[in-house]
Amino acid sequence: MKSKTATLIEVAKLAGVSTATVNRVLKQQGYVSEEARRKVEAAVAATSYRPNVVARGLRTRRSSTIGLMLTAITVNPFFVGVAHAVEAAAIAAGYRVVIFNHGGHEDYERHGVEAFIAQRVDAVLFCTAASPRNVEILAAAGIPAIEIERSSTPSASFVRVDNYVGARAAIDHLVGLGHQRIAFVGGDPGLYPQDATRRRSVEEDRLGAYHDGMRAHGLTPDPAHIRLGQYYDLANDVSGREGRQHAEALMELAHPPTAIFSTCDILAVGVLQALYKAGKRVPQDISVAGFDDTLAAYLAPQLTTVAQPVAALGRHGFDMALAAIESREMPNEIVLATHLVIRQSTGPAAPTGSN
Amino acid sequence: MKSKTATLIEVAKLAGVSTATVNRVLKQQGYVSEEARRKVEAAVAATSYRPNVVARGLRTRRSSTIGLMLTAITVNPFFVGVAHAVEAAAIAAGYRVVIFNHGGHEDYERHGVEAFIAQRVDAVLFCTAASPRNVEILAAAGIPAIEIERSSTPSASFVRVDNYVGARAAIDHLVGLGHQRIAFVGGDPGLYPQDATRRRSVEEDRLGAYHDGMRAHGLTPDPAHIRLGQYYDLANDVSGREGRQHAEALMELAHPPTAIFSTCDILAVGVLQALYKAGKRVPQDISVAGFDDTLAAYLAPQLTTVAQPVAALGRHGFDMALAAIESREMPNEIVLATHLVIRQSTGPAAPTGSN
DNA sequence: ATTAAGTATGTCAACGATGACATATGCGCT
DNA sequence: AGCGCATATGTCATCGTTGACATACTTAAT
Repeated sequence: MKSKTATLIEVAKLAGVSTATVNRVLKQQGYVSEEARRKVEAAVAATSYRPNVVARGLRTRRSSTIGLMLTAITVNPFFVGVAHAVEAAAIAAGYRVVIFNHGGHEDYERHGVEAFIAQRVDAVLFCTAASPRNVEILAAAGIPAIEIERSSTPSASFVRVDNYVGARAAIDHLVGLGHQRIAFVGGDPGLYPQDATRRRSVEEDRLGAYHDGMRAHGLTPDPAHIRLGQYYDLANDVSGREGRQHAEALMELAHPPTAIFSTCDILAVGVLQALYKAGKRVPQDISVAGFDDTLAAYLAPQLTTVAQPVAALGRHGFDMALAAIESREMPNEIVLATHLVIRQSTGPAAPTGSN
Repeated sequence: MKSKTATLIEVAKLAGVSTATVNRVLKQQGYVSEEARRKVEAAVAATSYRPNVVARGLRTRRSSTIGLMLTAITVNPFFVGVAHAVEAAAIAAGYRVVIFNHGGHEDYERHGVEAFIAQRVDAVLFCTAASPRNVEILAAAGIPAIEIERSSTPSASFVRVDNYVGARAAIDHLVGLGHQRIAFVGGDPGLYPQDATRRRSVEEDRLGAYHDGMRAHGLTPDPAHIRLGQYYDLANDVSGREGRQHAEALMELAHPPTAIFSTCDILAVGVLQALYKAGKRVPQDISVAGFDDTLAAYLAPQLTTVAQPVAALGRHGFDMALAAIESREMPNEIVLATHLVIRQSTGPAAPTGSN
């Protein structure tokens, strides 16, 4: 049953030329007479020849394949957007993409890295943050690694967003609407220790922007309004539980916030759910802003959020991989701009004394 | 720089044996003395040898890779869930997964199929509905194709959910809550013409279940309550626009429904948004049920929905692919059960005359 | 007429793993 | 001693493509 595709040799035989000539026609390089070209093209069509990229990969030591290591594609649509962009860029460049989800387990990530090496992928993209050890292993095998969004390995190339400026825009927006008691719901910077000498973490930047933004407007954050958690649990699909808990706690305060900035849409989802359950109207009673622009447009009310340019993150990630493969010059780090998308979840602060 | 991984020959040389012996140790087949085994294992460890699956693939004509053709992974989380499950099953079986999104363009799907063939993938999984022509092309190349969720090619193996029973459960649930004016928001069966002689379409089944369910309870649907659209636009991320439009139209009726069943969570998202904007409380004023259980848990209120067993769909899809690769006996079609997940968006019908 | 450059085509050894086949040794049994 | 079988190991062609190299014929320039 397994009817195989024709090989170069068969095409050559049919065309009455050598495999070298067929190769020259296919690769459009070297000298080929018009007649030979016609005969080869006819033979290729007649046999519906398709190059065997496996054989080519063996010979050229280039698989034209990149590995895409994902944290957990089902947990956050952010990963999906990046994955899709990476794939689109790769396909356009004639590359294939092999995916692997490690679900937050380093040993499983290791397993994927081993598989990537066995497969001789030309480069590996991590979204997000690779384990430094695994980057080392890849390097030892001569395979470049690129990190997207988060970095834990200073030696790897890195594409990210300007988290500080992005978060700052959200704070400025809320302050501009008259909010003074603004809560911060995010991840704990301490949870993601990084090489502080070189790259700041996502959490540091977003929390820093909150503090700086408040101060810049002469506001002093209420310590009880700063809620740092573990973001979300990669192993379990918790569906906004963490955000719900934060929002519930905030609502029980004697002086609850009039606005909540959460550093990721998934957290904001939980916040909205808790507010809905508590009977609070958004944005009339309280404003909510997020970060990422992943689920934001799917919520009711649609969420004001800091949009990450997911497509650009993926594209630049792939571009960096390609540059590394071709040993071209390239920046060690690319920082992209975010933009604030104002939707329905933020509005003017209620007149003082409303609660 | 490109430091290459050791080859079998180098391992053999280091261990002082032939490549055949190394191969026997690695494959755990044939006769190998304890001493030889030890030497080989030491050499493998010393060189951190990793088999080159490209070379292996060339020799064995098995790439241990499957192609996963997706419609548009960013449009519906359903695809993400299936993709993840396929990937997990594949990894566990020692396979790799190459992904390709065609975005609803048949010619682009063709391009992906050609790439899959060039790469000599062992099988292709379509999620969802392959173009029959492309399945033919794969078949001509000796590559089995499996379809997940929707089928447009009777000759391909098929894994799906029991859409009829699933939709019926939702209707029964709403009727059980006292609803009599139940709207149906879904896709138009006419948009997805299928081989009616063999496989019913998703739309036919869900709409049929609605009609049958209503009739079974002695209810007659108001024709104005049946809204058939094009589901959603694959090319553009419309974020629930279609669902919003349907819900807005329903709210303007003289006799609006007290419950809305939408045949997909993405549509339900739009419905919830429109109701939120119109100031309707869910489920106090109106109940909403969806289908898929993709975004459902992330919404406020959390959505009652018919859950598709995404993980099982992916797993069975891969299992069928594996069976096809190994030419094992296998069913031509697998139908999985759904289950109704009751959350916050459905509640008792308001007392008659409430609107 | 000789040379050099340009045009056109063919040969063949890699790439690394696999496994059919050949070979060789030891053991038990007749 | 001779046979058969289990054990143990090595040789090498093969998978399909690539590209370095060799070959040969034209044409133009010297």
